[in-house]
Amino acid sequence: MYISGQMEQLIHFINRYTTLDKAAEKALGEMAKPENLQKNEFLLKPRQYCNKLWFIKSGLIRRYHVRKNKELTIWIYYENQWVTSSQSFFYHEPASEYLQACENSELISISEEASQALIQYPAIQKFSTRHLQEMLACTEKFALEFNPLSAGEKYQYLFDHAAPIMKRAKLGHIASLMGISQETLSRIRARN
Amino acid sequence: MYISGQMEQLIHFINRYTTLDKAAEKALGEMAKPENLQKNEFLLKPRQYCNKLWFIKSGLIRRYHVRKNKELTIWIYYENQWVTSSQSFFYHEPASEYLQACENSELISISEEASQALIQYPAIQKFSTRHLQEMLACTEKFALEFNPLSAGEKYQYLFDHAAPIMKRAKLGHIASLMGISQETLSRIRARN
DNA sequence: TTTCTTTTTTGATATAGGTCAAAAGATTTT
DNA sequence: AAAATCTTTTGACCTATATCAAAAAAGAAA
Repeated sequence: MYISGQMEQLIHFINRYTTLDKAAEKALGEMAKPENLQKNEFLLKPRQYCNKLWFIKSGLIRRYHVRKNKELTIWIYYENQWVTSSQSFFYHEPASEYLQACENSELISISEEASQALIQYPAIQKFSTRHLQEMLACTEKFALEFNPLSAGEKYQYLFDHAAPIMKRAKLGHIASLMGISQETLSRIRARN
Repeated sequence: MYISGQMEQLIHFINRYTTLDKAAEKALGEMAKPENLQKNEFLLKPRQYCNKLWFIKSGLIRRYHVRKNKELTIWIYYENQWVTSSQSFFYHEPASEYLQACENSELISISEEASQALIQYPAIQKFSTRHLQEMLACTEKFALEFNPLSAGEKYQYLFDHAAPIMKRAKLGHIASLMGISQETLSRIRARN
């Protein structure tokens, strides 16, 4: 079926948390929209309202802030991850970050209204809560484990836990995600 | 009313997110249990299953891991905050962290079963989702803003955003929360 | 109070990683 | 293919913070 082909990957993702009934699956197929992005295009800029969530079918999306003329990368999201500006999406405030494609990317977007409607389906409600819990636990775990590491250990950690970033993102972006300078990252690569 | 007196502070906290109806309030009063802790007592140790959430009425609870014989403090929670081991509570896995009282503390505990039951009340469901969203957004924001700072700036940041910790926790605990050595923290204090 | 234990401060020294500058290498545009 | 731009590497030097060790101060126990 046409729509189902577009949504297959997303439905598969959700089914790892809970089983979607046919009604929920149909609603999802109707409310979620494919969205394609060229390399370097922006999904979001500061001061805009982020009223969507995106599921990444393929590609790489970098989420970053600018402070004192420095880019601080929060995360680089890749296939089968969700991306949004949590603060803007949940609180209906203007965003303070950028979302930019590092590669041509295929996304599926879910608008604020769609998410409100979809959450009426108990299976989707359940998925949503579980996923939020997972995000919180992972964010805490990452912050705890990653920050105390030395630059070299951080490099290894990201290879072990987020290989697509290390293989496909560019050096400067990875360095800013790691919280170190480009030069230091380049030296780590040279000696490994 | 007796129970309501115990729960007043918690109900007030929840009402900042959504309005609790009488039925939900009553259920909460029945299912939530007061729990008092002496200074230095443990609420949780690694390998235990954390099957409760706690709301802090008063006191200070430190959440920390031990890695390579070093204590890494995740956070020090104080009055009107919730504390648990997210990973253990949400996933029913053994915890990997400690929860320890830094002061005599008055808590309200909500068991796993109680939380399942309470979430059937739409107002509480709504609160729970909003609170999870807030936790996620705050955890991300904190990690982003805090980590790139110098030791001196971190000190100021925590004073601005979490004064009770800085005023009441001990130096070593604050230093490990900041990810710096005790000596450095002591020197920062000396020069301020 | 005196003693014992824990916590904080101070000093001396070492080092990981930052910054600045320039060269080398890739990639894109003309 | 040449020119222009962007990205990564390399070198020299510097600084913030770690570590180790010991003294001082504060708090708890006798």
